[in-house]
This record gives sequence, C-alpha cells and structure tokens, in this order.
Amino acid sequence: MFTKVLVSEDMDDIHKGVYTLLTDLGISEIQQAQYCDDAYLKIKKGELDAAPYELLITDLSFKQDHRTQKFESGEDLAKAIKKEYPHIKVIVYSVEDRLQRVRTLINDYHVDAYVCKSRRGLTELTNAVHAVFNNETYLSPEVIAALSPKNELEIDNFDIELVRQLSKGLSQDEISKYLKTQHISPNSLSSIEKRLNKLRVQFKANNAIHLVAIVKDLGLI
Amino acid sequence: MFTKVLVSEDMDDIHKGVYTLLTDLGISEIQQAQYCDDAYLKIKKGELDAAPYELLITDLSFKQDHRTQKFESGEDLAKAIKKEYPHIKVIVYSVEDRLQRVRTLINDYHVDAYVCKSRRGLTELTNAVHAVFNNETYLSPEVIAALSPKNELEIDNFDIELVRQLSKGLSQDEISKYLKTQHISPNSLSSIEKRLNKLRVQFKANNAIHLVAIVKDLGLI
DNA sequence: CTACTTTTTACGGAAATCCGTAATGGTTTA
DNA sequence: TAAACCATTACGGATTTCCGTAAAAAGTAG
Repeated sequence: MFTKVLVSEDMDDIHKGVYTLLTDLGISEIQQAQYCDDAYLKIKKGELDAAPYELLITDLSFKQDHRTQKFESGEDLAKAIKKEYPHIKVIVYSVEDRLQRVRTLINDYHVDAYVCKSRRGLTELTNAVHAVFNNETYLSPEVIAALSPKNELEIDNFDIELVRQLSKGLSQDEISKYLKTQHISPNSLSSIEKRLNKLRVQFKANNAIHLVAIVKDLGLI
Repeated sequence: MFTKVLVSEDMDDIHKGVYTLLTDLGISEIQQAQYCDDAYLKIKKGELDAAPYELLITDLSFKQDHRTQKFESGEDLAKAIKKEYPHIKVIVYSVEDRLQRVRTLINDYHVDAYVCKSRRGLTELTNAVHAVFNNETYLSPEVIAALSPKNELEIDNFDIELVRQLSKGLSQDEISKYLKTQHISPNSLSSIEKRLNKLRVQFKANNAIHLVAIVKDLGLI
C-alpha cells in the first residue's frame, strides 16, 4: 500500500473522514493541504527531498479567501502535478458529477481516479485507493458513463466557449471580433450564429438566453 | 448543553467530523439521518415517545437516489420541523452562501443558526451550538450581511420572476402575454422592458443573457 | 485532378432586443 | 383642489438576434 499521501481539501470535517479512512488502510504518513498552492509546494518539496508523495487526493472546488492562489482549483492542481510528476497517482474526490469535466480530467490530464462525494463516498474512495495502487483507473458509478465515448459528443470545446462568452455578456458580433483578435477560426458572425443555432436545437432551447441557462444548469460552463 | 441531537447529512465523511465535534461538546445521544424523510420521522417519533430531540443540524442539499422523498431538501425539512415543533432548535450547515436563501431560512422559517461549510466550518459550528443553546441566533461571518436589511434591496419577487421566465426561454413579449393571462400587473411589454433594464443596470449586465447568467450565479433563481 | 462532402462565410429579411422619449393614470403632499 | 410625484404604458428607431438560402473555401475519396 502507499506510504506517503497528500490530501488537498479545504473543509476540515471532510478531511477528517478521509484521514481516518487512510489510517485504516495502514498509511502512515498523511499530510493535508488546505490550499492548492500549498499542495503543489508540498509535493515539489517532497520530490526535492527525495521523499516523494506517492498519492494525491484532491477536491476540485476550494472556497476563495484573501490569499490569492496560483492554482485556483483542484483541476489546475491535478493538471500541473500529472504533467510534472506523472509517477504520482492522483485521485479527484469531489461532489461534481458532470461527465464533461470528468472526461477532461481522465483523458486530458490523466488523473487516475474520480470519486464522487456522496453517501458511499468514503467506501468508493477506499476502492479507488486500492485500484490506483494496482495501477488501475477508478470511476464512481455515477460518472462511469463519462468514458463510454458514444453519448452527447459532437459538442466540442469551441461550442462551450461560445456559450461562455455569451454568458459573459458579449454580443455575437463582439465574440466574432474577439475570436479574430485571437486568430481563432471559425470567427465570422455567420459561423457563430450557425454554431449557436446547432446548440439551441441540441439543447432544445428557445433562444440564446434559454441556451445559456440550460448549459449553466448542466454545469458545462 | 443539549443531550439529544439529530444530524441530517448524507455524506458520511462530513458526518464523521460533526459527530466528533458533538461528542467533544459532551453530547451523549447523537443520531444521524441520511435522508430528510428519515430525519423527519425520527423527530416525530422522538416527540411521540416523549424523548424529543433538542437540536437538529441539517444540510441543505442531498444527493438524489432511487428513494423518492417527501422532503427533497434540508430547506423543506427545516421549514416543516420549525412549524410543527418550534421548540426544537435548528442549525443549518451548508456550503450554500447565498444571502437570499439565508434570509428566507432565518426570517421566514425561523431556523436558529446558519453555518457555512468552509475551512473553519467545524469551529463555527461549535460556536453555533453554544449560541443556539443560549437561545441566540448564529450566522457565519460569510452570511452575516444577510440580516442587515440595507443592501441589494428594491429587487422584489416580481423582478426575480421576470428573470426566471427569461431563463426558461420565454421572450419578453411572451412574458407579457403570460402575465396577462395570470392577471398579474404590470404586464405590458414596455413595463417588462423597463424592469429588466433596471435590473441590467443594477447587476451591471450588458444584455439579457448576461443578466440571466449573473442572477443564476448569485443563486437568486 | 475531379467529383463529392463538409465547413465556413456572406447576405437579406423577419423578429426581438435595446433605449430614449412621452403620454396616461393613480397616489401623495401642500 | 392643485401640484408634484411615481409607476405603468405607448411609441419609434437603432441594434441585435433569428433563420433561411447560397456562395466560397477546405477537406475527402476515387
């Protein structure tokens, strides 16, 4: 079993539960970080001191406070860690259950497990730790569908980005101009209209307002 | 101090933290309910058996599963309990920090405390238990502003309702027609435009889409 | 290279929004 | 009662979105 584990989680009560779980698994060295930046620094220090962490368990969302952070979310943290230290296992433990997000974490950032905080969260987390220790990936049942590559595809990041810009108050014309400055293609007003129209159909939205509301409810933006 | 307490919370790890806290406070009888309905029934049974709970600590959001519930949220539960058994103290313990919601819970449902789950959540929860035991109300610093009746007023339910209809995909014209069928006044297209314009200014929104996005983020709809 | 498909872009008209101005009607105040 | 005030409604024009059609550009297969 792992011997040195870092838990990145800002709620002290949740951490308490995770801590006892890890202790029960026989893990001796368990560190906590309440901020993503702290987690990053601890891991970095571990590597430099030749006493590396073997596993990182991290939440996704952290409450903001006065301290400005380099890493605002567990997503950023997981991405950075997996890029710099791919040998360190990463388990994401979050209430979030949006498939889109899980997909990104697994496929693009290559995290090793995704566990949903829920009634059976701690049990699943135990399973995840075991699986990851055996070099397997683990997904909570709620999000297992994320990796079956059939459903709700053909919505790409560009589409999502369009809706995000809309939700920030830009007009379609402004989005077009913005994309041109960024040299992102397609960028014509017409194309933007067409993509948004496709999304409206797909999400059964009456208009752009409705579309933004739906996509926000789905947690895609 | 209280002797018999019920904790309504569906995440087992969070409950673990709360449990140890209550134990440290010297509370002997601590029950947990993972569903709002269970919590309600336990409290009811306690009253019937002349062994009533003195305090209920409840979360707001519960994960859905196969069991259909009479009470879908901690809000419903708190409301019902305070209505039927006003002598039972109620502390809401949630990540939610929307002032509007806190205001409703305190002013309309008369819960005794509202504690935000956060880094210092357990510490604050301890304070809340003490305060409530002394017949005081307690609010986390994050939401203390909820009861200061000065800010962000002059936004009434009608305004919110307009934005809600917008987010459901209705055009301003359709909203006007809808209000007429409901004999709700004002209902002219012009009035609706004017109200929405006022809201756009107030929330610094560029357009209706932006407004809906902002109001959704604030949790007002 | 050619034929075919898909994507991007362009254009035009109808509908909806945005925004200022102004008339109407009801209530308050002097 | 008259004046002042405020909310509601009406209206007109500029801008934006919506939606269909179609041309240009890019990608694919034979």
